[in-house]
Amino acid sequence: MTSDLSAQIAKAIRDAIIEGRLIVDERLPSEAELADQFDVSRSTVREALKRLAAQSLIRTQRGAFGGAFVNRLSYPDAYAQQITTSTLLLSMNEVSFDVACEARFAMERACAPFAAQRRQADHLAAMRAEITRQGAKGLTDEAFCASDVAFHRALVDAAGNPVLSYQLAGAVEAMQPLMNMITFTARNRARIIGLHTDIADALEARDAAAVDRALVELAAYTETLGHDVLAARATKEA
Amino acid sequence: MTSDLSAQIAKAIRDAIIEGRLIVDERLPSEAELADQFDVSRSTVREALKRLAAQSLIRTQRGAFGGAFVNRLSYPDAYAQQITTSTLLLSMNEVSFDVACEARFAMERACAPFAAQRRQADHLAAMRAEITRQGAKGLTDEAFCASDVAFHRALVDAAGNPVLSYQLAGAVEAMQPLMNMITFTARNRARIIGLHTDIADALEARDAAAVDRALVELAAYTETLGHDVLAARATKEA
DNA sequence: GCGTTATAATTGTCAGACATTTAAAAGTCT
DNA sequence: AGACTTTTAAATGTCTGACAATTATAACGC
Repeated sequence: MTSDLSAQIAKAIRDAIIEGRLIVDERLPSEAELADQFDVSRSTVREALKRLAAQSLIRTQRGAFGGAFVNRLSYPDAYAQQITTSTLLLSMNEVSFDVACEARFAMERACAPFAAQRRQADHLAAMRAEITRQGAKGLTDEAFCASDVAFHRALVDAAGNPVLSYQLAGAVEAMQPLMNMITFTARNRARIIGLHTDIADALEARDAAAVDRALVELAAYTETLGHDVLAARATKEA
Repeated sequence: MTSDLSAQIAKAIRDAIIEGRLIVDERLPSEAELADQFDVSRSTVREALKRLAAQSLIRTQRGAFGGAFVNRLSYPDAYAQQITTSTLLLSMNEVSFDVACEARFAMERACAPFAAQRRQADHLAAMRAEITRQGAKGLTDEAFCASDVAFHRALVDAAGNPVLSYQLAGAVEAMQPLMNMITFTARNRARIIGLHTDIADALEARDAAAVDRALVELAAYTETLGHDVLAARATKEA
């Protein structure tokens, strides 16, 4: 139980923030004062503060009347952390393509009804733009994947729920390294672009059921592509 | 541009981990060696390492042949980070009850079909146990909420997709502070317990459609409860 | 009144020391 | 030879004290 002092101090401050005893933009005591309060050296306090900074819980300003301030966790900050965590989780834990795929499309389907209801012109425009890009000649597989992510991102954002967008950001972006393993032939791409077009059309028509159908098809097709890659790899090894 | 040295060094090592140049369980150079390599003091290196430790990217061991090792990001670690981030995001950004509620139930509904298909006896047992607890006399509102979270957690885990569980953990647990604002009368509780029972029954019967219906009702009911709290608060202030 | 210059507070960095932990190596006894 | 104990060395954890860099405020001069 006797963990490092810097970890203990970080936990104490973190708890204070989470429980609201320290509110947003409030200034923490200076490093010297904290060192006094916790009866440790300034280095130890600093290590604790760096831990909190790594979680975007505080920000620091130098100079007179500077110090450490409780940070308002912005959506972009939260997105970034979510993506890093999800990416590492998938890359380090031998998560199967199927499991990741299932999770991703399940959540995306959950967004679809809201997207059909609330989509704005700019969401549709973004999706159409990505569809066009996906059809460009000489596009690398990686660029195709990146555009795919952007397309789905627009779909999720169209749901108009920032909390959903935040949660989905991790799932969709974390899939990218797995998707990058796939080689997209011209035929593959045509099929995917077709389904993307179906989705965009259905959203434009505010037809939630049609969006769902297209997403289910896309999920199934993506899974077969993933299986083909794995199968090809297996025969190659054998 | 010129951020802190410790932040730069942390980023350099973090990138190496994400890009796979440092693999799981690989040992980093000692603090002294890193200090030499980056041409900074040991304190600066330590602050960088603490940043990475805060993100569970590395773990440290003391003693001879100890040091910093690239950490396999485990599901529990990822859960914990996800929950902290989600909780802070909700508490610091005036996310409306509606938006959070919508996101949570949308994702939970996404899990339901898989849960109906794959639920095991222990999932059902856990859910029944929580239902029983929720009916206990003298239960505080907080304890009721905690049990509610446990119930939904079991539902999500029943889907048998660890990635979904990980994503949902944040959404469900982060809602708890918001739910804690609600005062649950005996009548409220009876209604919720009834819906929970419907869900458990439907899962036992592997009836995905029935699960979905119950979840939709629960979502609607939860939203009205939230609105009542806000309305009561508004009239009190006026 | 306005621009300029101290000033003081605070974080960022460094150097060196010592404490603590820990696994491996060396030594000792049976 | 094998099991137990002691030593040793490498590493992190912590402390102290110093100085550099930064910056809002206060003091000053015009």
